[in-house]
Formats: sequence, structure tokens, C-alpha cells
Amino acid sequence: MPDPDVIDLPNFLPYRLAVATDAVSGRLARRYREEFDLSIPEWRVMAVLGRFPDISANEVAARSAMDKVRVSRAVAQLLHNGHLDRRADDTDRRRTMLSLSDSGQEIYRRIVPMARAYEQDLFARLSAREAEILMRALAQLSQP
Amino acid sequence: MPDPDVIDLPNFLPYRLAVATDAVSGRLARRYREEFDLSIPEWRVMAVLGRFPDISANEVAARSAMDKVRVSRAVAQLLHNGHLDRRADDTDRRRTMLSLSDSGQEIYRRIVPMARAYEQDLFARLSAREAEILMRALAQLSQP
DNA sequence: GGAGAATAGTTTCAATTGAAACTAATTTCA
DNA sequence: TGAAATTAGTTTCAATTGAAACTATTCTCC
Repeated sequence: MPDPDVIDLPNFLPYRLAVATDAVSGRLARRYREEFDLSIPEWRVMAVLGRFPDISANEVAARSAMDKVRVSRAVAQLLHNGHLDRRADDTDRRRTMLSLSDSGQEIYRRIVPMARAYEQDLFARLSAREAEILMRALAQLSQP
Repeated sequence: MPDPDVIDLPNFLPYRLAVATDAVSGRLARRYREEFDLSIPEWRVMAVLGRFPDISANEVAARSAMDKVRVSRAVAQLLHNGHLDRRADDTDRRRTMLSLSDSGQEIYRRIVPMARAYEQDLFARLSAREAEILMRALAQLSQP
């Protein structure tokens, strides 16, 4: 029976979520950095463009839970490293269409199995039922 | 059947965890800031000291999943605002014992019910069984 | 058509962060 | 002992971040 006048941080849901995310993202960020020299925002941009080629930076932002500033910077870095192609949209010259360059596709091709394997290692800690409920619960908590 | 050559970010566990944490922590951080003028690190320090009075900054760090730099800065701010008391440890003058001041206790007394209510609002999105499995799954994912 | 609102994307600025270096005190052990 | 290693906590430095301001373009509607 928990004392209602006190909060036990390790059992406090927002804290526990944050700790789990730090652990999971931290390990993954290190591998992206070491093996592919990518930050998490850069990886997210590449992941979105691998699935939805030729979309604008704004659409990338909408599909990656990042604001346009973070996307803009990640895109600039990826362009600098030659992992993206950018071409102006002729019908609306404010927009630019982004896609993975050959080099970007090469990295993507290599990073996807690594990310999947990492995710499988995480799921291996859970039963199938726990995994399914976890995913559903996270979706519930993400709603405004 | 998911395409094994592509990753769908919204179904990728590390991404989904990060999005859920952003949502949950973001809302909570705004309330701590608006209602109590506290950051998340400051709140964590207060939460730990509310449960374990008279411990050192190092012990706070160990119990709050923060490094000593973040704790040091949060403690400095809380001292500045008069929410903590600090006294030197006579047997080891490197250490200082921290505790909530009267003003800190007053804030703690008010913030705990708010945090609990917020957590209850989160749990209300889940069934009891889902909540229990979520907490267990998060603990599993937090392990090194 | 054109003035004003809206949109895509970038830049600026200040705040937050962690690694590494640092200070001060304590412990280890030759 | 006392020199070297360890520990508690702070400061410095550079990187990351988001809000707000900004540029350039397009849309709205009189």
C-alpha cells in the first residue's frame, strides 16, 4: 500500500518511461554514431525517406515527430555528407523534395537490419503478449 | 507481414518509446514549470529528498537516474530558490547532506498530489492488466 | 492585379546538457 | 607517515535543442 503523501520515483510512470527511453535510445544512438556516423535525428530523416521517397522536409517532420528546425539541421548535415538528394519542387518553389542519394541508400540498406536486430533483442526480453500490450500502451500514452 | 527491407518508424519500438516519453514528460514538465517553477531535474531532486531526507548529492544522483553534473545544477538552483537546506557532513567534509527546507516541503506537499493525479490520468487510459504489464516491460527495457 | 495572410525552410539566440577538467577532501598502502 | 589513488562536488567547454525572428514564395480575396 503506497504512502499517498510521498512519491517513489522508480514506480512513478513518467520517470520509469523516461529511464527506459534513455536506456533504449542511448544504446541505439551509440551504434548509429559508431557504425554509421549518424545522430538520432539524422537516422529518423533517413528512415522516413527510406519508406517515403521524394517528400518535403515538412512531410518528414510530420512523419518523424520532430519540429522543422531539427529536421532542417539533420537534412543539412545529411546533404553535407552526401546521403541525401534535394531538388526544387517546380510547382511550389518554397518546397524541396528530398530523397536518399546512392550513398544514403547504401547506408539505409545496412542500417535497417541492425535496427531490426536491436529491436528484436528488446522484444526478446518480453513475451509476445507483453510486447503487444506494451506497443498498445505506448500508443495510448502518446495521445494528447 | 512487414517488409524486412524497410522500417516503419511508428511501429519501431525505440521510436515509439521516445514519442510516448516526449508526450508524457512534456505535459508534466509544463505543469511543474507553470505551477511550481521547477524543471524536471529539480523535481527529481525534490522527489528523492522527499522520500529520503538527509542524503548526499551523490545519493540523489544514484536514486534519480541523473549524473552528478545535472544534480549539482538542480541543487544549486533549488538552494538559490530556498527550497533546500545543505549542511556539511562532519565526518567527511567532501560530502554535504541535503534536505528539503520548509519552503521545499511546502512545495513538495502540493506537488505530490498533482503528480499522482497526472499519473492516474495516464493509467486511466489503460486497463489494470495493461498498466501492470507496461510497468514490467519498462523495467525489462531499462536493464543494460 | 495586388495587399495582406499563410506556408516552407533557415538562422539567431538563449537555455540545457554531458564529457572532461578541476578543486578539495579522504582513503590506500608501501 | 606520506605519496598516489580515489571520491564528492563544481566549473568549463562545446554540442544540441526549441522559440522566435527571418527570407522567400504562394495563396486569399477584395
